[in-house]
Amino acid sequence: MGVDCHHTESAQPGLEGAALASAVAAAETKCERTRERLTPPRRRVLELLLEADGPMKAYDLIAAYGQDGEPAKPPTVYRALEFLERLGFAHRIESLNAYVPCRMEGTSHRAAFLICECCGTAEEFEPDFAPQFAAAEAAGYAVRTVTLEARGLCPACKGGA
Amino acid sequence: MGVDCHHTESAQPGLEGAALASAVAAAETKCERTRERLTPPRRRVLELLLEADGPMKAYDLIAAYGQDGEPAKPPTVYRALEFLERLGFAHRIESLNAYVPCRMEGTSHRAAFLICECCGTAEEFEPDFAPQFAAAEAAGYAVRTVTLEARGLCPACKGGA
DNA sequence: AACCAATGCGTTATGAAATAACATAACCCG
DNA sequence: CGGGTTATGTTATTTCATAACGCATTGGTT
Repeated sequence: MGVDCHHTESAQPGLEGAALASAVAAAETKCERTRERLTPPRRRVLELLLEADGPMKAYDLIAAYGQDGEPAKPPTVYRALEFLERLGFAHRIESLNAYVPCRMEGTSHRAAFLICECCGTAEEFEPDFAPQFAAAEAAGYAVRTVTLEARGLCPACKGGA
Repeated sequence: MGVDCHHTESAQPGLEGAALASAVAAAETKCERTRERLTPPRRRVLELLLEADGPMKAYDLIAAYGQDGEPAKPPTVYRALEFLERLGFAHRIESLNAYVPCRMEGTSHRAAFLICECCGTAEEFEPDFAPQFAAAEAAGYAVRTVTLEARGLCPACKGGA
């Protein structure tokens, strides 16, 4: 992954069993409140994101989509991703062309990630863009969304090799 | 462009004539200092970025590459872009799949942009990530690069329609 | 000068990521 | 039930990016 240290895979454990079901249920509930529909493809893609150990590429999702091994058609997944992003259930990581489930509650139009170039994990954190944000608005900009992506090495990969 | 107001094109004027030559010369000088080589393809791509009125897509650069109208081969341009980014002469805007010349002096590993979803301009600004940066390092991360992309409407597009 | 390692380039081909366009189906609401 | 709206299925295509390989140029070394 750019810098090379050779960890097999990521440190970000995916959800399973009850935790997974509960996360999906929470999304369901939120949807109901806003009269949005968590349809089967949307639910399925959300599940895949939640189960994953790290950021998922769109074509990983496409390949993993069918429980029977049948891939999805690209638009199915891209449309679901668009929905999940719109509702704040998922984020796209631009510098990775990949997607993660949102791990911050009450998120809105901002997302920030610490991306490990060794193990590939992407940890979401609460940014506090207040200063930049204010500066932009002062300059006359109407900011709608902000994304921040910091790349480097996570504690585990920094320490080890 | 997502939000629709119908300005023909961007408000970010490209360089030409003496200003262009001088910007290229400055890059040349910087390269010499670090024993890097601003070879013809690299110089050409830098010129194209500097001349442009806004972010350039890779395939725009490919198409515009030859003075005679001959396009470049993709690797030519992608390799040049890699070089220009490495030296801080250009930035990739992830959320646009596009490239801009660096407009901040003495830049390093960080870049921040205000991207207008109407007219397509991308204004670089000085971020001051100190707080986020410090927080990340405190959490044990070794941050190498940071990019921030704020999307919204520029003053011109916000005001008009 | 002759050599050699390192870097960059040209070229062909292919891989990966995302969307256009259009037909069909399900949902909501009056 | 009728009719608008939203979502899906499907085919094809477009857009973005890199692999792989051989040749050329550079710059240092003997």
